[in-house]
Amino acid sequence: MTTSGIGRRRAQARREGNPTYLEKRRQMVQAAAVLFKEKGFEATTLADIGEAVGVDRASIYYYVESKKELLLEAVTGVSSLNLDLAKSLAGQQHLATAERIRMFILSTLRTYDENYPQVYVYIQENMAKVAPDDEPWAKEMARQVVEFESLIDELIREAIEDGTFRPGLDPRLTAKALWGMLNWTHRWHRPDGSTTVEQIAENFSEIFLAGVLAEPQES
Amino acid sequence: MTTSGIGRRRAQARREGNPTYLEKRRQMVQAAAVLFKEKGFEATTLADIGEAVGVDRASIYYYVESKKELLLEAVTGVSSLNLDLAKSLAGQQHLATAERIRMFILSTLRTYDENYPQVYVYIQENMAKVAPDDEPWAKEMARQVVEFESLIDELIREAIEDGTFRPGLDPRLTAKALWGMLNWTHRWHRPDGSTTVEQIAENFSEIFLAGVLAEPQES
DNA sequence: AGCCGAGTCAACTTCTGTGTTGATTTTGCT
DNA sequence: AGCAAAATCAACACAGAAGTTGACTCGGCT
Repeated sequence: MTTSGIGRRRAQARREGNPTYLEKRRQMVQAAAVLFKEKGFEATTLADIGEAVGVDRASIYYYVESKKELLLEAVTGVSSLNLDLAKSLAGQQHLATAERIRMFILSTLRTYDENYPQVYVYIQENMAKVAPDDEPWAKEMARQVVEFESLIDELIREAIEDGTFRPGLDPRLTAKALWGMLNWTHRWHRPDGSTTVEQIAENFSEIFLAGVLAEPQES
Repeated sequence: MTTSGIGRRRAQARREGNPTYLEKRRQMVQAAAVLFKEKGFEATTLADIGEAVGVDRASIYYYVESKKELLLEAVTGVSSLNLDLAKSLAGQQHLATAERIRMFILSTLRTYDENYPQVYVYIQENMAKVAPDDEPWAKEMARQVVEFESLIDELIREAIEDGTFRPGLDPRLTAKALWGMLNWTHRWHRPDGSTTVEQIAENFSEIFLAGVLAEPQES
């Protein structure tokens, strides 16, 4: 909304797209993401972010328009990552369902790991809370989440219908169970920790698949 | 810290313990809990709470000392609920492990349901984030969480060692998987919804137990 | 040396939310 | 009705954080 001053200069810098400018901007978004993950969005101040990246709080506005933009920038693309995953999975009709689930678990966790801490910020901050619903990007995100969840539901529903999974399972609850296992990792998993995503994926797949398959499978 | 004014009157009212006073106070804590659950602690203002309960923001201070007290009041006892559950379970050595797990899942979800939304506030707000660690209640809570988690770990470890569960499972990850399924309910479960906790518990038990037991069990 | 422009920052303004005060209203009791 | 205690609220003080401004620095270029 500003017609002069920092807003103008920011707009110009962004237009030019100077690499060092973009790099510094990226750094800020990254630092912000780390702090958002640690302290939460509301509790993180621009002063914190400035300090983390070693510039005055005011300089941040040369790179971004607002605190919210930092959050958006950090989580943008995150939900589409998930969605793309699910979509590509839905395409692999030739694979056995069990194999598809296994792949889904592994690649989801890989995505979480590789996009740390942004993904976890996304999970942690209920994005619906931050945005007043009506903003376009908020709608888009909500849409993606819905689409994503229905893809997973669908996958599980199919598995039950075609006899791969035991009958009697509630597809929705089964999806929630899996989703809970995966998303709860945001509370304890650190990429630099001693447990690798591959180990986690292996264990979770073991448990979940043995838990839902029609006939028992030995590891 | 205030030596006169509202603080004094609050202290006195609390000392007397008039039932209507306590009731109104309880209402405020409840309303606050609902809002904390919906919007998050930081994002909720005292004005919101006042409005929800139909009094001026300032009146709240006749009942509580601070916003934080509302949070504490809401979640106090929550972690000990969990802990008691786990402890009583640890005592039931005569029950088969599978049965104990099933009971654990059901009673945990019942606890969550009956203490809605407080429990979910507790889960959602990483309590460690809200408190600066050094406050005594924060320490106590942290201690309880640690104790609780180690009890569950222990239960699962035993089950693997005594052959009830499949070998090869990582006890820690198995516990996290279960914990994730249960705690993630905070994102989608509402006590007044169409799904009952009994249904959820039944499905989750099915999945988890079939997933970990040494020999397959048919429902 | 002097200029130019990208980037920085001290010093605001503005806003929002917490907590306080003392007067005022409401309630319950005689 | 009249009074005292209980409860409420308008108004204010204060703090902290977002966002803005315009002057300044500093490296590269002529």
